[in-house]
Amino acid sequence: MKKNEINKIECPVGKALKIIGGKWRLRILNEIGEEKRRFGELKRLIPDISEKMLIQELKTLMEYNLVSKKSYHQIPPKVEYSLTEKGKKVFPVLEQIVIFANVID
Amino acid sequence: MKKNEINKIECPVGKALKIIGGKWRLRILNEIGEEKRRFGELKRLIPDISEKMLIQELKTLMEYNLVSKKSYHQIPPKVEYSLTEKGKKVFPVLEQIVIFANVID
DNA sequence: TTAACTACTTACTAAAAAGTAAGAATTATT
DNA sequence: AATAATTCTTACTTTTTAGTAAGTAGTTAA
Repeated sequence: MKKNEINKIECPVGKALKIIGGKWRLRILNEIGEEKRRFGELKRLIPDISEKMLIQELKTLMEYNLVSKKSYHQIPPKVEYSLTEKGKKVFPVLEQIVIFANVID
Repeated sequence: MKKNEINKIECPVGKALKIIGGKWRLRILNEIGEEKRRFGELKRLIPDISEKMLIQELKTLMEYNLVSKKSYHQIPPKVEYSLTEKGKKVFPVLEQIVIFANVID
């Protein structure tokens, strides 16, 4: 079996979940949305996340190139997170998830 | 704060993830799709899941009323799992996840 | 009488994910 | 000289999730 066939073993759902699965990633992507969000702002928007998880997940999302970061070299520091073009591709997923959430009860 | 406002605290994304989040649920729902699936069939379709997890997650999905089960009282036993009407409401989510999976790399 | 079939169950262990709490960095302000 | 501001980091613990491996049930076929 060739290396570039290995990707095809796994179903697309499994593949996507490796990237946007887990407790926090979709929520973070959702809160960033079309905006530029500061770290502290995201913390407020997702009150139940710990700082550790927020920064850890942001880091991972940046590795996947779904999120980008701009640091202003000020004291106290200021950073802005936003979605990359690739990151914006989750919008339709989020849209459907929100619809699903409203349809269940 | 009134009790029926409590639901509104959490964002819809978080709410949906409680139901369809985790490593296996969307994959199971995806493999059932429009079909009637036997336990052993699902096991084959999702080769990396353990029997324990498969049955545990099926049980949970049934509690959420996304999946229903029909047992034929035969020996050896035969059961069929299928999506309820409510369960079929995840299709648009799955659809977008599959699109997302194909767009990333 | 033994094995095979299918859908589970259970006890136990291991791994992954998440939480907590403290602290570092750096400059302005009091 | 102490405090506040903001974005992180680190060590440690707890909780949650998942995996393993063995076993159960009840017929049928070898």
